Amino acid sequence: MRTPALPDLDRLRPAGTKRSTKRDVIVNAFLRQEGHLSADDLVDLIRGEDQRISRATVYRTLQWMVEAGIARKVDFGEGRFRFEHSYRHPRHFHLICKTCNQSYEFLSSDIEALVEEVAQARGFTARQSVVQIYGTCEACRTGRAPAKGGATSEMLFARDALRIAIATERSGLDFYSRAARIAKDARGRAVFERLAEEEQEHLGTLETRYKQLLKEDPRLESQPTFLFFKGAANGLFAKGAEDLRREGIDDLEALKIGIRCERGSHRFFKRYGERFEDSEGKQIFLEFAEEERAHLELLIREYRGLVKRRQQRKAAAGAKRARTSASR
Amino acid sequence: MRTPALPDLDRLRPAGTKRSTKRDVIVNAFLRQEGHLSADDLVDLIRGEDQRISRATVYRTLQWMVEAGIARKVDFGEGRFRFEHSYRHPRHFHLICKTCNQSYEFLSSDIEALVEEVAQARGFTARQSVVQIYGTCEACRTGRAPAKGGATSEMLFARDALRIAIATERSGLDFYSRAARIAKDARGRAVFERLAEEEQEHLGTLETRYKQLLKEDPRLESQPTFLFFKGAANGLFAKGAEDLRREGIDDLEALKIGIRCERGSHRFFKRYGERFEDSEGKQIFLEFAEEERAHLELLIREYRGLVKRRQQRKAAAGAKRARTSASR
DNA sequence: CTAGGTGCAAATAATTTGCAGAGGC
DNA sequence: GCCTCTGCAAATTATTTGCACCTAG
Repeated sequence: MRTPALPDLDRLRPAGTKRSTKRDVIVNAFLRQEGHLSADDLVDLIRGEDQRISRATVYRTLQWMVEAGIARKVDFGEGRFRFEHSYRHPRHFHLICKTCNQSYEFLSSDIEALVEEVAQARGFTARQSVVQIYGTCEACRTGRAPAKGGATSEMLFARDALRIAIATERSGLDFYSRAARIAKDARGRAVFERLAEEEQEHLGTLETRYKQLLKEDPRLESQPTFLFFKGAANGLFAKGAEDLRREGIDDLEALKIGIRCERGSHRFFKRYGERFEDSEGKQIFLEFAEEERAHLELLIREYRGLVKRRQQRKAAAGAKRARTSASR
Repeated sequence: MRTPALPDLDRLRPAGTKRSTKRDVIVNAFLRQEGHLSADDLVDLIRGEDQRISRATVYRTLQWMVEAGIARKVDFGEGRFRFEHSYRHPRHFHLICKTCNQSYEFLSSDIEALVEEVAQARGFTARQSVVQIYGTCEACRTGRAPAKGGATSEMLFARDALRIAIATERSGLDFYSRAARIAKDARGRAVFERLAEEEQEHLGTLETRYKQLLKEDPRLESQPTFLFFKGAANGLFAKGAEDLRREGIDDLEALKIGIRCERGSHRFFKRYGERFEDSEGKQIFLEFAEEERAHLELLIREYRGLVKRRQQRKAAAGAKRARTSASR
């Protein structure tokens, strides 16, 4: 099992601050812990290591960590703040159990999109949003043991990013294979075939990566969804592949549908990749966005070429007709 | 302009508590104010009326109001709590401006639905959810005067509930008129015509009510959306009316589509009506749900009747055939 | 007359700050 | 040596509580 990447503290240190042993002790104790610590929890932890560190220093260090981007201050309405990791840990929302006071993390692109829409409709520039669901967690309700957390949100995010990418890749493969089958123009068919091949290959890479991730932490597979995103449940090309099933789709239309799909997909992955804090899931999204961009360009080039060739053929036919009628 | 309905304090008073002049002063001062007051804001307000009321009493009364359902405690992450009206004031989410510290209210059925889905997927029993969008409001960003709030959330909620109901009614009218036009069976046609008439009539009632609401407070019309709900933008029957445009829809199928629409619509209005705290918008939703339920029952009765009549006709035809072949 | 309600002052709880001394660069 | 970090104790802020007294039912 992988050790989570630790931040390079020297690099992150805010300008004009210097190293200190005590601070290191506090930061390390914080990073070693998971979940959401209150200042007091942290003081208790520290007390086990160094009796001589004062409460004030813990508060000051907490503030320092927030500035340095190592920690985020969160408010669960308890009348005091808690702190969570923020280094390579995507922003997320919370489920908060009022019974055991545990909190669980999730992310929803769908909710984020709606929140953005509301903000826009109200002329509001959103900088940050908080979504908290208060209630009772499964463990508390059923009395069974808590479902063994274990995996970090960062890993779950990577897992879900990969799952979404794989679903998209699969639907893309389906789309391009079908398009190649129905294409009449030889060049167009070649493009679709090439893209299908690429999707196939990339799908392999993604699946290997997914298996690798699971090997690093086998608990990942059974853990519940972290990133909720309806749009990609069946892959972003699913709608396009569906459209191809209609009667009488010609090459130009197939290209158009492909362009629409790649554009939507590129936009989605880029946008979400950029949104998240530095993390493996973010990387996956951005790489994927890049891939989609390349495909998009290829399709557009091919589309333009096809339109041009059709025009030339038409012009040639016109010229021929003119010659024929002249010679008559 | 209407004075907002004041709670009947005697009725709301929690069991085993008695009337008190001081408490009345505090509660009235709170109710007279709009927006989100901190305990301190309220103390300042009170000081203008009665110097002799202590801070502790204000805190105690605030607690009392929360228990009595007159106020809700909200946390905007400022390190202290604020209080908002809750009597006849629907639960909602917040946009919070970090520049002017003002907060704006909104509600989104869409977000609520997604939140519920997430909770369910995680085996979590949600009791309450918080959605807060932090950022900069339009007034602060553009430097222009704040867009003159004025109308209360309760009124905006009623406005939006009416708008959704009207859109649904309109699409319902469209649906039933079209269904009546294409119906072959005379009885079926009569049912559709009757429903179309009812929709027409009810639409009139709703529109009158809407105009009345605007007359009570003309600012309402220009105010931004409070309740966001995508599904109903074009009315809940829009999809059904669309389906009727397909070729070869017979009466039975039209009835089925109608049943699907009324059921969806009834479920929506009931569900959301029940969710909101007592308020005019809630009333509108619940009345509407009732209406839809009646229609639904009528359609189901008619559907069963039609199926039965067809069976009888088939049986009669079979018997006739049998007689014919026997006599041969 | 008795269970609340109220004022006042003191208690709590989380967090911040002033200041003098310690320590990194 | 300078500037930052640290401990300690005191201050601040929001909220609660103990207690003696007051007042509605």
